[in-house]
Amino acid sequence: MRTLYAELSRAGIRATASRIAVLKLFRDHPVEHFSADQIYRRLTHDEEPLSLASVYRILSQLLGAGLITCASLGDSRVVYELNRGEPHYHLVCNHCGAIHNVTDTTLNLAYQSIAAQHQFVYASASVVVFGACPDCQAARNQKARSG
Amino acid sequence: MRTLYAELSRAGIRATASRIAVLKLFRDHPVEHFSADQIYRRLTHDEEPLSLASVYRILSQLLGAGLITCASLGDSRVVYELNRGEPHYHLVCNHCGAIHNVTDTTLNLAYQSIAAQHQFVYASASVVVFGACPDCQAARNQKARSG
DNA sequence: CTTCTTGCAAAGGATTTGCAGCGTC
DNA sequence: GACGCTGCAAATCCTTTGCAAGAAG
Repeated sequence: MRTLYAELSRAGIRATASRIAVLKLFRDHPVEHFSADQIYRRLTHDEEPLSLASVYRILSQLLGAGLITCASLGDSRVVYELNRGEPHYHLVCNHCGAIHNVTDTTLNLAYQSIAAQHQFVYASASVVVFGACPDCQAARNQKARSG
Repeated sequence: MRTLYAELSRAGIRATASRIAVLKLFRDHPVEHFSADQIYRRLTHDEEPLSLASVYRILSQLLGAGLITCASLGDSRVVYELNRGEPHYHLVCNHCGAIHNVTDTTLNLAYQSIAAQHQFVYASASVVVFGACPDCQAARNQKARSG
């Protein structure tokens, strides 16, 4: 875990046990999405004694340092994930809430063009696609057959 | 305002003064976006005595009836607007928060294709493009010149 | 008249903050 | 040793809800 320590220092964030634990969680699950509360419960359950308030403070610092990113998925659902440097979209299941990452750079030009058409200077885009995931489709079909 | 009355009845919503006032606000500003609080302040300031709780209840009913739509713009900013039947995206200024509607149906196919690639059944997509609006660009340039 | 709406005030969940004490540099 | 970090509890913000009184059909 020297890496995490160094990474935090490099980012100008004082390396503490709590911060290393949070960053480690993200590094151990590079493509997963966590809410603040999930992080809190997971770390306290595992080993790390830390408060929810600290989780929020730490997330805000990691965000500021660009080590993680966050996404609002509607319904006041905010999730954080490791910043792997590739912009992506989120595909969210309307039924179970599962979140998939979609890496697709082909549309970025479209967003910049949309911004340009309105004389905006493009900064970023947040894209969330909602639908029914394979598992929930299967479950629905099951129900339809039995019901 | 007979129209509003009829429209509510047709939607199965009992026509009350508060509900007509809220729907009228949307009809009078067909391309504007309002937060629940903005609606509340606007109507109470104007004439209509209604509570914030009622605004939320009314918005939820108009949403259910499909008369309006809502959008989450990140930062827990939720806005409502008249449902004009054309799906669109939002272009948001990072500095002043201004919201523009962008009508572009060319991307919908792309989102459906993205969903299909992950075996999802497409339902909807939420697209928010962030940037700097013309006014804020001008303001920044002003500052840069003078500062 | 019956049923649905409203206002109020209180509850709710998510996030933030002030402050005293402890860890990191 | 100074400064920044943490936990705790309280404060916020936005939204929802229970209940008694008031309007709509």
